[in-house]
Amino acid sequence: MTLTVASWNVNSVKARLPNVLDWLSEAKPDVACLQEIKTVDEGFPRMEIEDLGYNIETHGQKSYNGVAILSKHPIEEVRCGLPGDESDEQARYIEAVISAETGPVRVASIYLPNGNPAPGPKYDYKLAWMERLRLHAKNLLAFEEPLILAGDYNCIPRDSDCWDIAEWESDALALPQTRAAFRALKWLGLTEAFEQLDGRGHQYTFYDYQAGRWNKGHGIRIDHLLCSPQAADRLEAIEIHTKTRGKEKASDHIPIVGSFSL
DNA sequence: ATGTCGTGCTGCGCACGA
Repeated sequence: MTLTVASWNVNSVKARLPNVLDWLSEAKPDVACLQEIKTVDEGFPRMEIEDLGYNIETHGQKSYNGVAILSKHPIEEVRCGLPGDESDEQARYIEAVISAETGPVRVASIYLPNGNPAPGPKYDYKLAWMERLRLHAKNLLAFEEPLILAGDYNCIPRDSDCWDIAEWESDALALPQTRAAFRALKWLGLTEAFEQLDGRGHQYTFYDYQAGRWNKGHGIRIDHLLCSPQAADRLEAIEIHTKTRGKEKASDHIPIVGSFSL
């Protein structure tokens, strides 16, 4: 059996609804982790997406942030919010266990803080959030089960993951501390799916709306799937659905889809 | 390029976040 797990920052699920429905209908991912839904739970276009055969769990918020997990298989054990800071009110993390036909797969939809401007309080929040994610991922890895942490990590892992590092080297998405925190996460034993199976430079998942970045090919790779050993062993393909970025009313992010023999 | 989007109210143009 193949289980496909996708991550897509939709930049408002309501503004993006036709694009989201088109993509779900064509790509038919078994599991889709969405970020920046930009709506409270009650505002999520539930019926339209359920009609395509998806179960839905959301962790929404007014105006900003908000994450969701869509699944063609039953969803269990839902957790909303990243542990480690009771005062954090930003909706950036939802996790659930998917009852796939061959067994349970734990999946998280992650919207990691942008962190700009850096340095500053927003960057401090980003780094603290990444450390909380590391501690939580460490606990999840102890289950020794298939685990996929999918999301917008707001991290450019390598210089070759952007069109011109000179434009990004002092940005919160590429600063050494950001990359170090991302590596620390991987050092727990998580495999980054694209790096493992493809690894080419200049394969982008985000093109800013501004300055004609899409038309110029000026993108960055910041959306990632991090896999536990039990998921990485079953990873068979990774695809970036670049075509979605060229459509009318496109999100600035592009879906990334992993295929697992699970 | 001060370049574009999406949200929500200080609201029909602006501030903010990205």
